[in-house]
Amino acid sequence: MDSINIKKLAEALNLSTSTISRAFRDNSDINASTKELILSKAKELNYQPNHYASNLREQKSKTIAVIVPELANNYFSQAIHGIERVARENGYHILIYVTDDDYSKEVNFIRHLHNGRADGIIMSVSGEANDHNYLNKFGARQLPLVFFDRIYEDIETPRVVTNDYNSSFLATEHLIEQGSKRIAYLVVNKSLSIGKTRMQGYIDALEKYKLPFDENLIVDCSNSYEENSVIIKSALTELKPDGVFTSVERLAFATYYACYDLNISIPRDLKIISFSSLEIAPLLNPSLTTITQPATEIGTEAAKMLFDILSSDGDKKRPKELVLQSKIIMRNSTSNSPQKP
Amino acid sequence: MDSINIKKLAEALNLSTSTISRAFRDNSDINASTKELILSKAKELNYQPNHYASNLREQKSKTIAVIVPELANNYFSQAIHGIERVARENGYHILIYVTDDDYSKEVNFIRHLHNGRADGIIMSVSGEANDHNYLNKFGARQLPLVFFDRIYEDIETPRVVTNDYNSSFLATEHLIEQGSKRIAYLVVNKSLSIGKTRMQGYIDALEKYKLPFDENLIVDCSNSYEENSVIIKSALTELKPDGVFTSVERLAFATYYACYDLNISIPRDLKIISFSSLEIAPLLNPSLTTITQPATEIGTEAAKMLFDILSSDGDKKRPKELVLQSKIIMRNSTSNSPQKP
DNA sequence: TTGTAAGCGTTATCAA
DNA sequence: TTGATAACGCTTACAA
Repeated sequence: MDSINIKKLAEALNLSTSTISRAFRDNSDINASTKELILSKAKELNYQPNHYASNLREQKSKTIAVIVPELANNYFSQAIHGIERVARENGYHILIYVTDDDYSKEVNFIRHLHNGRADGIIMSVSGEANDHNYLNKFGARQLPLVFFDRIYEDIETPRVVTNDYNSSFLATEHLIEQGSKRIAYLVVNKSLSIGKTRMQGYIDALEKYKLPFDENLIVDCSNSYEENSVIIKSALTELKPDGVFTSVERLAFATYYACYDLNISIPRDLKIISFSSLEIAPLLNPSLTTITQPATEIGTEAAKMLFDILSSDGDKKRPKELVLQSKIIMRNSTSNSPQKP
Repeated sequence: MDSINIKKLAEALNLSTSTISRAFRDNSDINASTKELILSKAKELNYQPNHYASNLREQKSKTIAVIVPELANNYFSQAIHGIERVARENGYHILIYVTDDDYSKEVNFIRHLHNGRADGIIMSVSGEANDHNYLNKFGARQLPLVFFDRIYEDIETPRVVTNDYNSSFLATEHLIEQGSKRIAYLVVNKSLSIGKTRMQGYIDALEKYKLPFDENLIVDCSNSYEENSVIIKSALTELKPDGVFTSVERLAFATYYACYDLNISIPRDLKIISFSSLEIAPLLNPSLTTITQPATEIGTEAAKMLFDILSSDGDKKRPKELVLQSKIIMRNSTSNSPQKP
């Protein structure tokens, strides 16, 4: 291997390796002109301090890991974008891991990350009703962890969430005000905290308006597009809801497709509202009423929270919770007098 | 730091560090029962070989870097998803870098990555008419690089692209066949190879049908949503095109919004076709005719190509080019007799 | 202000 | 089959 390293650079300049090293660090004492000389020569030879050697020596990686259930979801790509920006501003890099909503992958990622590869983790969990106590089992090597959006409630760690209960309540209320009486709630994972919280808002809103709660109207969907198509179509034909509230955007899309196929008119026969960060919700046919989460901001705040912990030397590691507000944006999919755009 | 390392594990088991190390590597000779003993104790103590120490020793990082212009684009999130899967199958991790179409960030990322942090790079370039010779300037430390989709033609490196010229030609032809006579071409970066290739298909199709080429109908857009809104509205009102071909999906969305505002009816007054990997193109109002690139597959293939290079020990580093086929999917935005869904 | 040298946690070589 | 040891490239006391 004929690549450049600190020794060769030192030889080329007739200096010691420590002096070279100092030129690349901000704190150390070094003659300004020597530093300049070194940096220019370094640039010429394309020298960069080896990341792994530095990290081994310093015992930190300047890297954070981001674990998300999926990538093909506007919410997560926006959140990652926010995280990436904050990370870069702090001189950190980000590793991305996608669990595809598979719990075992999540466990593996987390376990693996405890080998020093990352200084901290930002995660939206993949859930299922599994044992997530594994997160507590890393003893002294415990990595700072920040949850965002999808969390495990029994794990005490800082988190950034949105006011899901309230949003769900308002969303359901909105459907009721628009005249819906049989409102189906479509969810991917009932047992996941986010599913439960959102569902409770739905249930309480029904109660407020004295609408009967029908267990069957809670439709548990899957992660497969094809399966969902079948599930939703049969729900629409058999249960005959006049309103649908979906907990993730892809279920709203699936419902649109199902309605197209079944010749159900939105919003006349069926009103739809969904959690979604889709920027082109106004362009759908009909435009989709959404509960829009501040996705980028959630990412930004989660990253800031992690950097807070990292810079406090593990001192005040008290769990913090930040709750951001989602917005309901009413559009034609829940309107009684839809406007042409 | 009281964290576990190979030495402590060795002490705990009354073995040498070399034996421990061997238990974690596949090649070395080691007694099966010793190995088992070590691995179980390791699990108990949550020991994992330190990634940075291994990498320093082995001179490789088992990490690849992915550089993309943006994340809030279905094409790139799908491509990354493909890359991530292949990487994981190969035991590699991925670092994500977003340039926001900023050339200087791209240069910085690449320069930085030459510190051993990654074993290879997969990149879709951010372009602009800049000097990209910097990519050749890393001498012995040159990292394997694979381009996908947006490339620099003058850099000789393996690449995965789609048949953009042909797709553009067919897209333009399709608009013409549907009756468009004044077709605007909306592009973000004329000078980028992908912009040029796609534009040439447009120009040649016009020629085939003896339609006049009007320079003004090439509309150079920006990366700002607000700016584009202004640019597109003035283009629509002043140039009065009856067809629009957009080179990236967000320009199609911007055109939809502009048409809504200006009361231009799609497809009656204006037909639209766009490059896009949007899975819900059929749900738009009207459903959007797209040239759909096999995004996930492009990512998968780019990753495979990189791993080919990595496993061949830099031997046969001859530039390869893989061309995948996009599909034109006709929908209502270019139809003369739009169907209700 | 600069140089010397030890050590970060691992793995490969060699010897036992 | 296992153990001792040097080396990977860097940073930081400490010495000069």
